[in-house]
Amino acid sequence: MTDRTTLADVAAAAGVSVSTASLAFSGAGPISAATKERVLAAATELGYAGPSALGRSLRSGRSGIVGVVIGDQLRRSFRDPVSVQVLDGMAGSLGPRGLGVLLVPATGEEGYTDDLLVSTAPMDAAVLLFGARRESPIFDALRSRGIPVVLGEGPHDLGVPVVGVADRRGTELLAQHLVELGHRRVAVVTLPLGGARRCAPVDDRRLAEIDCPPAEHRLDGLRDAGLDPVVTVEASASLVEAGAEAGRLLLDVAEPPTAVLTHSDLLAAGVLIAARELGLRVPQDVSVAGFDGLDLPWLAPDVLTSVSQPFAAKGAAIADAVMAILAGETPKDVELPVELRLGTTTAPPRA
Amino acid sequence: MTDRTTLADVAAAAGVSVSTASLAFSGAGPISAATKERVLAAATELGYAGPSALGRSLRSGRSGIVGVVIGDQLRRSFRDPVSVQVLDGMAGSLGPRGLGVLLVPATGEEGYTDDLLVSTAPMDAAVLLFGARRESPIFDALRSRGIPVVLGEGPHDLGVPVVGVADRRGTELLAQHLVELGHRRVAVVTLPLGGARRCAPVDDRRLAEIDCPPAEHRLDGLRDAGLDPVVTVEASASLVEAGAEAGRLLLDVAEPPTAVLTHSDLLAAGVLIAARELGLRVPQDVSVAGFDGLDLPWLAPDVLTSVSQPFAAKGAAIADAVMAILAGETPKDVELPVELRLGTTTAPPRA
DNA sequence: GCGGATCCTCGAATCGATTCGACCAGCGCC
DNA sequence: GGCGCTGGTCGAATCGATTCGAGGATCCGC
Repeated sequence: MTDRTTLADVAAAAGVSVSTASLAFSGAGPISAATKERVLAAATELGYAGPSALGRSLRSGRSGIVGVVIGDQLRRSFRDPVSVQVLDGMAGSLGPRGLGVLLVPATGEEGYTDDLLVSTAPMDAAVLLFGARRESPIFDALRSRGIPVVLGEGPHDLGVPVVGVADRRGTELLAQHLVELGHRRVAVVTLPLGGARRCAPVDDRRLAEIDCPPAEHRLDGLRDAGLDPVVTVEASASLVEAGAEAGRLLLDVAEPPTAVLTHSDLLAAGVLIAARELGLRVPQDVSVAGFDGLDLPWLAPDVLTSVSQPFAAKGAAIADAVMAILAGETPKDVELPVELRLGTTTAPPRA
Repeated sequence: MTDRTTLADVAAAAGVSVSTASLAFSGAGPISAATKERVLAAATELGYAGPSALGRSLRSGRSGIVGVVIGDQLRRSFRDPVSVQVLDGMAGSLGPRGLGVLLVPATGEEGYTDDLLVSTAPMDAAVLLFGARRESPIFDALRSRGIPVVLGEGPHDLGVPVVGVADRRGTELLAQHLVELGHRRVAVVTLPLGGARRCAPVDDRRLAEIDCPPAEHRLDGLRDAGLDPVVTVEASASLVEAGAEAGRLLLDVAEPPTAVLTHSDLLAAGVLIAARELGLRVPQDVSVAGFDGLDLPWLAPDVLTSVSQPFAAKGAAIADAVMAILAGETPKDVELPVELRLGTTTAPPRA
């Protein structure tokens, strides 16, 4: 192909000035129908596919691109349907408004040297989906570039809008449900609490250094329901394997809990598997509950008792926040409602 | 914040010309260490975070962005770990080379009106991941914009590079394995074959109109192994639910096949579930095999017999093809090797 | 001490489009 | 018939950076 045809070519072909040709496409100005048609015809003739995004961007200072930064933990969470569905919701909501979602891989927190894309990719705004830690070089890099940031879950004290769900209330509902069923010895499996990843019981010191808002709020919710877990285990990731590992830790003991409340459906599925391995029946021997409301057909015929959060709506809310920021507003933090969804994995404790 | 500081500001502050300042950043020209340092110092002083991507793009004509078009079927396949992992591989491979991956949602084939992003988003190249149909308005739109395209799976006769895996050989290996075990009555569950989605037996007419290269090649592989399926069912999507639906169709009959060979692990998982529902033991009563080599921990203790394809490598190969195209070369089609992975879900037929 | 080579630095053009102000003609109104 | 308005076009500046050729200073060798 020769050089791309430009607006100037079209204008020349149509016998009008470049500015007039521009008007014909943008429609942002007075232009006679006849002229417009002539320009458009010339464009078709020349195979001109509309104004180049680049030129437009430069002029407007906007690239029409929203970056989603994928850090190490997020790359991991690419395996988590939750992030993927939220991402899908974002893309679906941003797309029709002319904004594209750019995947920006970033090195982990540790080995951070200099992420090419974080520091060079064109972005009007950036979204950190989950796993936004308080002190992140990524955050700094974005800040220094003057790129506004929106958080999908994260700390509320960073001065950037946060979109989250009613973690606390949701867990409270779940805990209440278990209490009403008669459970007293309840174990908890949490999301990674921040810092080094591990699968281990959580002690008070660890509790004090939590740097993962959702996990924190979900733990608070338990207390709201007056539930004091007999043991709390931190999972190394929100994955089935990690749940199974935590499950073994919890259930392979002399006096296992009568119910396990987990911070995600994937973790719950893992616990379910661990229980099965250990010959425990669910829910007769042990009840299991999750969080997220994922559709897990492979658990059939079981259906997880869980708290469902609106993925698509979350993506849309993040998109709204981004739009608001770009419009110069200062969007408020959003907390989306959740819903208790009873399944077949919870029942009254045995005897 | 005031106006973004520009290279001109930095140059002024450092007391040099804009061009010299540019040199200090790009390093593409002779510049004295002293000057360079002065410019960089001024930049730090002013909080200038490097040359704006926009200006650079305009000049170079490159945006540094690779679009991944997500059509209807692809949006669906966001639920499929295969696509997600390939996407992850792409992003990981493109990122360090300074290219970002832009998610470009597109309307389905049918209701195609005018996808804002497909026609306006800046892209140096576009990737259609799976589900590239022969006649797609998306394809045309891209072509008319002069954007080179790379296919992740797809027809080889479109004049664009295709990256795929050894579907045919892989299926042949799998079929051989089943034959060697003694299976003669083997059923097949295929990927959606193109056109309207349905869950139904496939007849010759349907076979003739397949518009889904991977499915086609995988069917060819069967024949290579001398295996003639007793019945072939087309799934409505590569999802567990769809597999279960197809599984019921196949297994809930008087004389069920002794083995079911599916076109994806998710489908195989669905068949497994259907078998379980029907009281059939796997692999004693029926063998089940998949394709993809997904890690499905929730199938534990079962491990699917499958053909594993290299997801990350596939993403990387697509990235390579994109780089090659951008370098002005004409990359060859790539066929990545696959590997037979024996699990616990296949065994000799009963009696 | 002077010519020539080297090394830096600078000015200006360029990429593709938007946009503001100027300009012109035609028209209505008094 | 003149004045003022307005709809439609056009010129030129602008966005932020890159790049090439020109020019100036320095330094070397003779």
